[in-house]
Amino acid sequence: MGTGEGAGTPQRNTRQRVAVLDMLDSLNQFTSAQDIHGRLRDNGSTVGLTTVYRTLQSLAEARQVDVIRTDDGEAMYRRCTTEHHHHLVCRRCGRTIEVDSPTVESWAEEVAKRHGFADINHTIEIYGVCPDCAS
Amino acid sequence: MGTGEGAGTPQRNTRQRVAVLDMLDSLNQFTSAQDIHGRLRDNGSTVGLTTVYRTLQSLAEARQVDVIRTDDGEAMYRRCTTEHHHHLVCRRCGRTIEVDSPTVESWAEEVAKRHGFADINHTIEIYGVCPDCAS
DNA sequence: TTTGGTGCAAAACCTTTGCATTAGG
DNA sequence: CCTAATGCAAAGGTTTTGCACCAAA
Repeated sequence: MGTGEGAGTPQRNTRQRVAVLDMLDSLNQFTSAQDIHGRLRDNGSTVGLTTVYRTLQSLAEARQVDVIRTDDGEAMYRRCTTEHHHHLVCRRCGRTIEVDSPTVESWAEEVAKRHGFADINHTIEIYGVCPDCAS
Repeated sequence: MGTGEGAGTPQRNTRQRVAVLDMLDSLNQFTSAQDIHGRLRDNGSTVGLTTVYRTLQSLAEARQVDVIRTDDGEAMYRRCTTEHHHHLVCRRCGRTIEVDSPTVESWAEEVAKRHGFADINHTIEIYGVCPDCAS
């Protein structure tokens, strides 16, 4: 640890960075870089696709957004709380609920330790169809 | 259901299909299509990259291989048992151990149901550094 | 001013598709 | 034979990189 996250990355408050962050906040669900780029364009605040990618990347490194991959390999980003958690994602509309459970956390650690694995880390995603989409 | 999987897909026993399956069996860890293609070439049993992709795809549909995505979006395939399970993967060497726990299974279902989600499905991957790589 | 940020165009990737050819059953 | 499977080349998609320009601090 102590790799210098936080102080190690001076961020300039550019119009583009703010726009991407605002968009992430207003969306509150997993969204692709391309989609964010398109929405920004529609909103009139044009940001280069390259910049969207670079911004999301730096946010991911700073742990300010979560990243998951769709089945076809597209990266999806979503603003999140900094603490550790997992997701319950609607397969239809993309609505996302953050979930967590101490039980599962300790299970993961226990399994890894039992097999002698170190430096553990895990991802859990639950997919389903949310009430709104089911009706 | 009755979407016709199983009887719906006549498979011919081609040299290429057998080669890919054998390679998957001998590897027993998550491997990319490109990697499999390269290894086959080294082994002298040349199989077109396209064919490797198509074979892996059909195997995935038939649930005979598991598929996960690396952080950079590459698909990784691995032969697996047909029953439901999850993975403990070594971040360094790719060694994989199948794990599962009724506790976690029911936790996932319970969480989803509590939020009214239907048609549930989940993925869990635990990453770490295995004993061999740690030393 | 100084240096990181931006954005275009082009490259790099993995993956899929079109189509003529081959070979399994 | 008949039709699925193969493989090349080309296209498709997302993501990255090179480089000149711009604008925060």
